Amino acid sequence: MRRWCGDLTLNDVGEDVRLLGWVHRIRDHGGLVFVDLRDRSGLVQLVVDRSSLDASTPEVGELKPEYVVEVMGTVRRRPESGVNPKLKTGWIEVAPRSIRVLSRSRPLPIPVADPEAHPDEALRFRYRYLDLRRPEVLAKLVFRHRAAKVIRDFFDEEGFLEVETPMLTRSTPEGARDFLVPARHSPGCFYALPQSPQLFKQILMVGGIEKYFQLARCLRDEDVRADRQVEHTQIDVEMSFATPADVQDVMERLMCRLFAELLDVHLTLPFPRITYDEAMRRYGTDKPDLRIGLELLDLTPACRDCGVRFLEQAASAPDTGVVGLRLPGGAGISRSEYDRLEGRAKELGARGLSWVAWSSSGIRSSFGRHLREEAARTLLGVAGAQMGDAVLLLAGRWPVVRQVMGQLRLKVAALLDLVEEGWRFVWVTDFPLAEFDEETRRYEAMHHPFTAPHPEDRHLLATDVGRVRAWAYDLVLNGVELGSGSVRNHTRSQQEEVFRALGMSVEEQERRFGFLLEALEYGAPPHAGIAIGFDRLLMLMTGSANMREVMAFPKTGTGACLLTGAPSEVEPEQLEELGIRLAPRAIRDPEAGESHRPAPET
RNA sequence: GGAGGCGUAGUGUAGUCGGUUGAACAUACCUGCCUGUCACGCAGGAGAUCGCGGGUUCGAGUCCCGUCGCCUCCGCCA
Repeated sequence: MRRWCGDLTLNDVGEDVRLLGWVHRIRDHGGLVFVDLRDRSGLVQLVVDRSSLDASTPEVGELKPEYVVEVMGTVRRRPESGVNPKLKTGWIEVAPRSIRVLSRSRPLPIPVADPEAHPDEALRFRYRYLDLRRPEVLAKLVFRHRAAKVIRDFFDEEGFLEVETPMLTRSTPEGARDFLVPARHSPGCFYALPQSPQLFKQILMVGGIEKYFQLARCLRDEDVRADRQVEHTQIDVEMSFATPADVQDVMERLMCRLFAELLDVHLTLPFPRITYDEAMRRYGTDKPDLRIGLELLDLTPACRDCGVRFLEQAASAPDTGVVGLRLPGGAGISRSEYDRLEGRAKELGARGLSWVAWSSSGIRSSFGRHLREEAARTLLGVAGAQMGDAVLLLAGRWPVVRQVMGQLRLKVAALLDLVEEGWRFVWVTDFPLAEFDEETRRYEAMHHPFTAPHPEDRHLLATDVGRVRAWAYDLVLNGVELGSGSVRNHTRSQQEEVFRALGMSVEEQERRFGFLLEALEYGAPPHAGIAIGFDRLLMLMTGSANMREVMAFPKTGTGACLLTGAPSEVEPEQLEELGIRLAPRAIRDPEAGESHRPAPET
């Protein structure tokens, strides 16, 4: 019977055990050799007395790191002086009777046994199987598994059905770019990989499933970020006859359960709610980080007669203003730090960044003499600043200055160490249904076009879609958008109304979503749902700086898999079969570099 | 599509206002020694076309141009 290395304890002393695992580290003292043996459960120390090892077993000196071995031996108590309290199994050791090598290993391209090592991420991708052996990497996959188990148990207990939806589906050109898959039986036609199972889960509601969930793979051909991958997993949920409060209640209890079981953290329910408008006004973002106490200030009235021309101008024009942010202890911020903040502000679309600081040596500011002393005092007073504080100011068009200051709020909070510990969930509600896209010069759905309008605003759909609130809600944790959901249009007429308000012609509606509109004519129940980014949630729960850390096989910023070399060119015969000919610009120059393909064996 | 950072033995880094350095250090690797180590220790050894291509120069890891890869950010992400 095989035993796990990491599970052996003093209770096993005297037991004869069979261990299977990898050679983690070897400490060869000549006559006595210590070998740390590792399996999924952890480490145990083998002690080999060269003089007493069975003659039929290979010389222990043959062992190298990452060899796979079978060990038969006896568990024994370590001598008092040999106890290692840093190790879970530090009170015992195994005296092998035999060690059999099951598999050898070449010298390692990246270290496995060094917890301090931080090999280049490209190498970690390429040798992911070695990277996965590192206990800290494995621990995140174990965490992920346990989270998935809690989620499935929870939804099962709540009466939900897990239903799988297709990976080969229909392209819906708005929203994210689709990954396309050529269809052999229909030359010139393509499937799309799902950006989300949105339409299928609504169809499931029409199909009478009533309560659906899925750990759904979603694929979007967009550029990656630290918290975004081309492939990700969503906790996808849809409920018939449900109000937003019903959906929120279920998700709150799920979060509660996950945090309790995995982190022993006990969340307070219900989570606070904030409207989109209020979030934008107070935090300059639709995903406020409530761990930060600072809020944006409207300094427009205080700037009307301050002596600084551009502030006065911004304060008097109709759609511009001055937004401020008090920085507790900000008087100590260096000029170069302000320059960095201003650089960030400009990158985000602001014209510049101003500041007023009040220290024991007086008031100084980025305005020099232009800002009258009295006006400076007024500004500091309105902002509620104390001596030692500073105030940031941004002047310009309203939505822009709020959003930029919202980003600066995050920057300075990190800089001044003003981010409190904890898990601050918040529901953001009453999003606009549509927003004006400057590029296409028309309104587009902010969430997706199946979202129902807020019942109080439905009458505005035809006349003023920009003012219609969506019946939608986002779940935000510590400033990260975990997911969003909404009540859906469940009648054909209401869905058509929304499509029309978004400028979609009847022909287009019919062509792209005819099957949905038709389904809504056959007794579609009212329904609402939500989708939570599973990887993002795990990233936060495990304190990972990057989503790749919680995925077994993540992709690079260009969507490449460095392990397998995907994407790759294909055989001409494959293209021929699909009726596809490459455009000249798509034909790779063999000289141009084989960059992300694994190099041949040397 | 744009901005920035990084790329030097297997790995992680130093060297980067051009030259007296023979490209250094740690670790891993190889050889030897060692019976209580646990990031074992000690002694010795081998290992680098300084990402790739071009250019400037008497001379380039170092400067310039291009290119590839990874990371972060902007755009993008219904």
